[in-house]
Amino acid sequence: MASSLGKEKSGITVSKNSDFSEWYTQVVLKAKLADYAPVKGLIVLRPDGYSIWESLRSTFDKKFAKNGIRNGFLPILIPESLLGKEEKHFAGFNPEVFWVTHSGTNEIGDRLALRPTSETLAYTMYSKWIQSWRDLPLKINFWNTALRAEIKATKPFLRTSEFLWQEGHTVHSTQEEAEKEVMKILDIYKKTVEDELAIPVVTGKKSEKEKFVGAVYTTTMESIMPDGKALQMGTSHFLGQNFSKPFEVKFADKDNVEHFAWQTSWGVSWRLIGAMIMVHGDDKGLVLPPKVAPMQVVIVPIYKNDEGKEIVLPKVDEIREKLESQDIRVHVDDREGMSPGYKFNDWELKGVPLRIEIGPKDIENKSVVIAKRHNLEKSSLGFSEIDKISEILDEIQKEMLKKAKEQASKNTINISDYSEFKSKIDEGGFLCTSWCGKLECEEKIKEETGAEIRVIPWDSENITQKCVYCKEQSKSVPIFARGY
RNA sequence: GGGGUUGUAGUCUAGCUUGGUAUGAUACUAGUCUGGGGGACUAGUGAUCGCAGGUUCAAAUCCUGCCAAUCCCA
Repeated sequence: MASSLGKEKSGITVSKNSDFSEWYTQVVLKAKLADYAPVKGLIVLRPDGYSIWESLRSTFDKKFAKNGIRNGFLPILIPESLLGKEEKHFAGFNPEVFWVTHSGTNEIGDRLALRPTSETLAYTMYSKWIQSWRDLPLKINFWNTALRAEIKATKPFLRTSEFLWQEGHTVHSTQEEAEKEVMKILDIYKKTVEDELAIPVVTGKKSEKEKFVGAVYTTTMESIMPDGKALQMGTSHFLGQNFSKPFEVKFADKDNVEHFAWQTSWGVSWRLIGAMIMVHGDDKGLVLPPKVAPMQVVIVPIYKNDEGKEIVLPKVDEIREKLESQDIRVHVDDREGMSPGYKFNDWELKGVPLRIEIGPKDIENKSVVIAKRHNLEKSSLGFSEIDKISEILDEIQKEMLKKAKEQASKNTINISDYSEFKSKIDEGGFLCTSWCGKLECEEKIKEETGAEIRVIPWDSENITQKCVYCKEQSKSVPIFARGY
C-alpha cells in the first residue's frame, strides 16, 4: 500500500500506451529535463536537459568543423525592412513573428523582429563580406535560439515559441557545389541522429507545398513517433539564388564577371530531444542512449551498517575510478537515508543507461549487479570484468537503435488504395503511397485525412503506378503522415 | 480559428454549491531504528489559495478581467 502510494507521487502515473501526451509531459518534468517558464510556450532547460543538448552540439561541432564550417553569432533583433526583403519568406513567417515596438518609452519606427530565422540578417552581412571568388565558399553556423509565436497548444521541446537550434548558412560560387553541401549536411544530420540518439530517420525531399519558404527545395529527415505521428527532425535547404539576388550576395569570378552566389541553409533544433524522449522512454520514465546521457553509469552502494559501509565503499571508489579513467561518465549515489529501491526507481525515472549495485553480498562473490535501463535486465558482472562496461554501453546504444528501427518499420506501411489510406491514417504511421505530383491532390488528401507529405524519399521516383487520389500516372512514392 | 476543463506548500490534494484566512498525503529538516525494488517511528518547517480588480463587516469560496496549463473540434 505504502509503496504504491509512493510510486504515484514521484514516478510516472500514466502509461505510454494509454495516454501518450500526458506521459510525455510527465517524463519531461519528472526527469527534470525542463520546466515551464511563466510565459506561454516558453520552457526552461534544466541541467539534465541542457546537458543532452550540449552533447549533441559538441558532436555536430566536430562534424561541421571537419567540413570547413565555423561558428559565428548573430544578434536576435532584425529590422522589419530587412526581414521583408524576400517577399515569400516574409509572408511565410510574418504570422508568428514577435515584434519589438519600443525602446524604453520611445516607439521604434522600423520595428524589430525577434528572429524567426536569420537568413535575412546573415545575408545582409554576407553581401558585405563577399566580393571575390576567393571569398568562397563561406560556411558559417550559428548556435542560437529562434522565436516563432505558437498560438496552438505547445509541448516542451516539440512546439515552443522559442527554441534552441543551430542554423547554418553557406555561400558557394556554383550551383553544383551548393547542392552538394545541402546533401553533405543532411548526411551529417542523419548519421548523428542515428548514431547518437539511436533514432532512425527517413531522408528525402519536401514537396513544393511543404518546403521552406524562400528555398528552391528542401531536404528533410523525418521520424515516426510511437503514437504514429511524424516528426521533422531536421532540414537542409537549397536556396539557389533566391536570397543572393535581393540581398546582393555577389562575387567577381575568375573571369571578372559578377555573379550572384548560390546558397544553402540548414538546421536542427531541440526537437531532437523531444524525439529521443518519445522514441525510447517507457512507463518508468526516460531512457537515455548512452552516448548522450549526462550520466552513463550510476553506482548504488548498499550496506546495512558502518561495517558494511567500510567494506563496500572502497570497492565503489575503485570501480568509479576505473570507469572514469575510461572516460565513462559515472556517478556514485551515496545519499544516506534512502532505500536502494527508492534510488533504483529514481535513476530509472531519469533514464541513466546502466546501474551498478554493489553491497556486501557482491563483495563476497567478487562481482557486482548491473541493471540495464533500456530493457530492465539485471545480471551480474565479475570484478575482473569491469572493463567490459564500456562495451556494454556500446551494445545498449546499438540495441536501442535496433529496437527503434523495428518499431519504425512496424509503423511504415505501403498503401495503394485511397479508402485503405483513409482507414489506416487514424492508426497513424508512415503511409507510403504513390502520387502524381500535383498540388491539388496533395491538398485534397490533407483536407480529407489530415495527412501531409512528410518526405519524398530518395529513389522513390515511380511512374509505373497510379496516384492514390486522382488515379493518374504517379511521379513518386512519398511518405504521408499526420505530423507534430 | 471555435469550444471545454483546470489553477490551493516543492508535488498531489480537501474545502468552493450554502463566504467566517485552509484538510490530508508526500517531499523537506532533525533524531533513532533501518537498508538487495519507492522503509518505520517521533518531532518540526513550509500556502498572503495563479495575478489584478469588484461585491461584502468578512472572499480560497461570489462577480469581472487577465495570465498560464490542458483537452476536443476545424
